[in-house]
Amino acid sequence: MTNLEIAWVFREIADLLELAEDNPFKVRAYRKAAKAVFHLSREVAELWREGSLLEVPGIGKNLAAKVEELLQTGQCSFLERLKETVPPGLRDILTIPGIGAKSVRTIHQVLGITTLSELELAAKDKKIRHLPGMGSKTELAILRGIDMLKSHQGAALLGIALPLAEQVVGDLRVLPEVERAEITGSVRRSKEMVGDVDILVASSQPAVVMQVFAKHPQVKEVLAQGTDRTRAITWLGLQLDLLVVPPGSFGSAWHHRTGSSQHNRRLQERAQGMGLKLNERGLFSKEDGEGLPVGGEEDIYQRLGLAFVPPELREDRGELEAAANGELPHLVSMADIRGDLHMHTNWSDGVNTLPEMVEAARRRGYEYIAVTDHSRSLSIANGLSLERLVEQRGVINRLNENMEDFRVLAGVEVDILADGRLDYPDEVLELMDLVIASVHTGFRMDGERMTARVEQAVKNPHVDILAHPTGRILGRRNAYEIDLERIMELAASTGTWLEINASPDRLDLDDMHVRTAKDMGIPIAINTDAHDVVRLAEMRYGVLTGRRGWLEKGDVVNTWSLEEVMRRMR
DNA sequence: GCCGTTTTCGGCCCGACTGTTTTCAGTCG
Repeated sequence: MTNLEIAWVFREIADLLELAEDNPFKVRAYRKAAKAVFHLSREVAELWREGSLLEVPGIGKNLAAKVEELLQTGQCSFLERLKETVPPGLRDILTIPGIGAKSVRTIHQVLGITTLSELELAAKDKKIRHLPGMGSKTELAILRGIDMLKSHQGAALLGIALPLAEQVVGDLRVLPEVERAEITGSVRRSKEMVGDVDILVASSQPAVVMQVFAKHPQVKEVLAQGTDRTRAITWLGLQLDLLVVPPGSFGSAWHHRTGSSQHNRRLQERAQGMGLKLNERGLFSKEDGEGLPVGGEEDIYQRLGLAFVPPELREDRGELEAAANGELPHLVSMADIRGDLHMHTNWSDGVNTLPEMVEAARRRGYEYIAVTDHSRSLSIANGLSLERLVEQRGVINRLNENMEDFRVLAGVEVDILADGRLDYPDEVLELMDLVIASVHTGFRMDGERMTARVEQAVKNPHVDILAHPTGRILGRRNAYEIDLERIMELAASTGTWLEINASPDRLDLDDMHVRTAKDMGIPIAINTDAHDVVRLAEMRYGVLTGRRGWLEKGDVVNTWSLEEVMRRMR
């Protein structure tokens, strides 16, 4: 059982305890432990074998016993018992923004509602507004929230799906019967959220491959099985599809299943125009039905007179025209990244110390980072007072004195207050090496006010980067209302950079907005916003989103040398 | 439920915003 799965069990327990109105500090203890396990850089199973579980902060005797039970049996009897007293469907209701445990309890106790669909009916029947403490706005928030949840029902974050796919593919590759195993589908195209995980294997012995696949530790249950394919569900509830093809047809099958369907359709049309037929099994002459040899995906594009289209671009957004005209972008890659300009330390709400973050960044091969802790008004995140900001700056200066091949920029993530002012005065911002501005409060402002608010921040000459420009949290919170076109026009004229926040639950800007920004000539900083050393690795998701937005190396601020970053800063 | 001690209990992050109220409770970050 992985750290992720253990963390999920703890989170589920926390939610159910909260719904049962148990001791709030107990609830917090479970949440804290879930977070600790999630952010752990080592496998919990390994710590358990060593007998050092209790050394993890937040895990005591009780939770250590639950971890042990989970590792040994795959189950937690405490959770199972809890589910009998608290309807698990209430957890779904808890995910609606603006609806907390108290409201869920009222809804459950008064109306007997236990599922999202029952709640939706009640809200449409205007039954919610008559509950104590609720009104028509709550009812509307519920309907909106349910709409949002429905729109990505059963979908998983790329940050969950990609590591899972990589693990399964890696485990299949070691089998002697497997010639090749690859990720396909939307995961390979690096979509921010995916409905399922598709895996393709080249083998002449599908039965053996399918048998091993069905017993994979990530697989909870096999849903369906054919002669060459298996559909399974993972412990995290993700659908996992395996297809086994003969080695000779791997290339065309890989291409076909990578999609997208619109991209494939456009390719098929192009093939038809050339007297050819393209399908899952390969490329054929329409006249005599004779197959043309397809070794790899490259052959398909080449036969159709196109440059190879990277998977991230296969969305029918003009990539075929670009491929025909030799105008495909040379996409940015992880190897181009030289630094990370947004991260937190335990000076504010980060987990690790400043030297630990520096050391981790150096191990990643970076040449520079910016340390950007929260500003003073964000008290819950332990935002830095003016005194502590100055103090931290001194610590960073001393760190830099002892390093020759690495530079720490003294930055700050300054809050954009509700009225558009920044959380520190200009004379303070002026002293910083790098200033990131972002919104953390007052999300439910109308579009006009929010746009004006952010515009005011972008206009401030000390602000270098606008971070997570829409504030969305995938699957949990929609973007706030903001006119991004207007923000981008302003950013283009002021020379303010925009961020791709690489955290897999943000990916903000998204691929489409990134492309717009690129077309407007706005440099993009791909930042992790890491709160611990492990999450510095999330850079890859930001880079993948950048690739989906057609970004090239030169478009990305943190592929530049430190000298260039400093030179082009406002 | 964890943690740390003034060691076996008592404390555990807090302020702003929203919608419901008519002075405040619930939610969120």
